[in-house]
Amino acid sequence: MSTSPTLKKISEHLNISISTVSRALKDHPDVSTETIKRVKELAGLMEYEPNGFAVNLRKKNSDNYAIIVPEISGFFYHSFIQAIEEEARKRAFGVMIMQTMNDPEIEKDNLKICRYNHLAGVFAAIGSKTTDFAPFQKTEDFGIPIVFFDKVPENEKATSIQIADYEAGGLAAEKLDGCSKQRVICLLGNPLMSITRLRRSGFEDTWAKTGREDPIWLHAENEQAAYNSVMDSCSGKCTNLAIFCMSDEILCGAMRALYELKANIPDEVAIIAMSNGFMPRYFNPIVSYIETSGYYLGKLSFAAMEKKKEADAEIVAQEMLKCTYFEGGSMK
Amino acid sequence: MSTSPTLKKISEHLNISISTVSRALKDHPDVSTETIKRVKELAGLMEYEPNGFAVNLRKKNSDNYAIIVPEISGFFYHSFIQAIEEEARKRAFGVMIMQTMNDPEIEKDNLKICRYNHLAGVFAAIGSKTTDFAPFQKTEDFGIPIVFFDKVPENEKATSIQIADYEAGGLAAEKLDGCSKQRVICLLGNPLMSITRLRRSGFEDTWAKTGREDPIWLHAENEQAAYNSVMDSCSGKCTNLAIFCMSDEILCGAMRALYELKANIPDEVAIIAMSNGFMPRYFNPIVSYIETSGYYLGKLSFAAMEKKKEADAEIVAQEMLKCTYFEGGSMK
DNA sequence: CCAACCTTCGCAAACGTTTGCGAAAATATT
DNA sequence: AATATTTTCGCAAACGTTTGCGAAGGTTGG
Repeated sequence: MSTSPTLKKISEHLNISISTVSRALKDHPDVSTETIKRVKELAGLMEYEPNGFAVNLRKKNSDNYAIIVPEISGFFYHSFIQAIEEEARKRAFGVMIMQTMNDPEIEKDNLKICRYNHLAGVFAAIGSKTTDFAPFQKTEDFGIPIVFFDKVPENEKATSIQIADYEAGGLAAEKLDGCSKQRVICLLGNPLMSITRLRRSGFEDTWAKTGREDPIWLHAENEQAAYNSVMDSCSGKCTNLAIFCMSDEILCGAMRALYELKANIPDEVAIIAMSNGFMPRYFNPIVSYIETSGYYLGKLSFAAMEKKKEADAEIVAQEMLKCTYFEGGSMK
Repeated sequence: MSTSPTLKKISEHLNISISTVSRALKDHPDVSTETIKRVKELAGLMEYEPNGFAVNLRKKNSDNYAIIVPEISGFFYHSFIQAIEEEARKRAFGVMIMQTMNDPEIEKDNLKICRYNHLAGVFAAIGSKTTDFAPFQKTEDFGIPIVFFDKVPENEKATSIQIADYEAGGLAAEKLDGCSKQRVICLLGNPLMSITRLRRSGFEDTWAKTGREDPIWLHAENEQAAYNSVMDSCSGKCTNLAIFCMSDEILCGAMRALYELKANIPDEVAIIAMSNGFMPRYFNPIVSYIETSGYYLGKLSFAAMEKKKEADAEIVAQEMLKCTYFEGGSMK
């Protein structure tokens, strides 16, 4: 059933060859305008649509990109996905989303699916437990360009687009120094990830210039851990305190704790985050944040992908995306 | 470059035919265990991976599903996507995500991409402006099964999985009646959507039994509109009031307004929402909600999809997903 | 009028896989 | 030892498309 029209069927109806039909549909100069008209007419009537499998098999690549992220439900990736999806749609490309749950095995499987489908390219944010980059390398060797974003491999020559994490950390330090609170807590993510280390060292270097006492460094793997951290370290004295949360996830955990502790924001507790700006608006007061736009990161990544594809030479671009500060009502 | 190994290359190395290689790799009984061993060994060595295009062209269908939603950044769809993605991964299927931005044209284009790639099936939540279902019908005629979820077409015979909206509306009315506030505002979405009408009529029918005065009905297309609605209708008297928000989006707008109005929740203003439970936790106090689990909806939808695929007869299943109430701290 | 050209089209191979069918070789049955 | 059966494999077609090449037929120029 569902015997969809093919070039062959059109050609039989018109008593011409398959090749002519194929060419007519793409306005090839070798076929007469008269024939083109007839072919297109019938094709329209029959609602002909090309078979992607056959086209791709012939051309050896498909019109779909993949985005591989640790978790789709993370706070950051929507806007990134949205940006890619927008650009892809303009070019009639599809987008496959895959999540790895930070499991290197799943990551590997997903890359295999990418190869199986000869995707046009892969945008990848690596998982926190990924140490072996062979599957990525294999995929690139296979002919599928990869653009790493956000969570990018270190010490690897690869095209990567990321937030200017070091500078963003410095910006956070600057803003925290400018606020009136004495005690400062920095709540970071997994210390093994480059994103964490960069933000931290950016913060440290700027903070050092203030000559002030070192902040308290805490690490939290996820939202719940952030919640626990804040509950532990703030339960006694929830005053004269400033907290820096390096991600939305951590911010959310921290805010839940602060709500529960009935902290007085911003009079007694100041809070600043790094975020794409979605969550901060839903806290009261709105949390001030350093914007890390996933959307813009997506646009940049897409551009890098296209550049990489057209220059089939192995270009390795590493771009950094500057951040800006948004003043909510949580800093004083 | 990237001349990946094929059945042909393996066959040449081993001086056997392509067909034998193909069969050996799938343990076909027609080929001797000895040959199987040799083939598999070499295939492993050469890191052979089948070419999806060729396989699919032959089998006339691919191993990828599509999910089409109005907006990926909506509050509800993550968990749905996650559920589908999980199930798909177990079967080594890929998932394509597409958003329509509520634009019927984009919806149409996306369905075309689905056909082009002969996807294994489509999960679709229709846009609010969609009136013509021909593109969907065309896709199903093409041989691609469609399971509608959440936002499903009315008066259409189609497989659809949705929240038991009518009952959920009734549950909201029940809870609101049980709280102490006098004035009641119901903040709904687009009145043209079935989801809105069902939730409303469920609410109305239950509310009628209480004999209480009718609530105030307001409609908001998006978060900002919800914010405006609440600002308008509550700015004067923010007391003795209960608000029902039929979605996360609306809840978020309403809460921003209530924060700004410094409403006293739950003492003076009670609030209840319908949500998958993600956002309510980030408000203070935690908002009580009727759970509409996208995750579970996804699992159900996937099951429906598989059932539909194996029974190639045209089965039309319409399932309803019951909702439960979660007590936060916003009702009193 | 013959050569040179252009226009218009078809043949056939190729992309990589799957599979029905038949053939050869090996084994079993009488 | 001849026949019947099984095991093991290859041939070839098919999926639908694209494209190099060549072949008609028509037109132009000398």
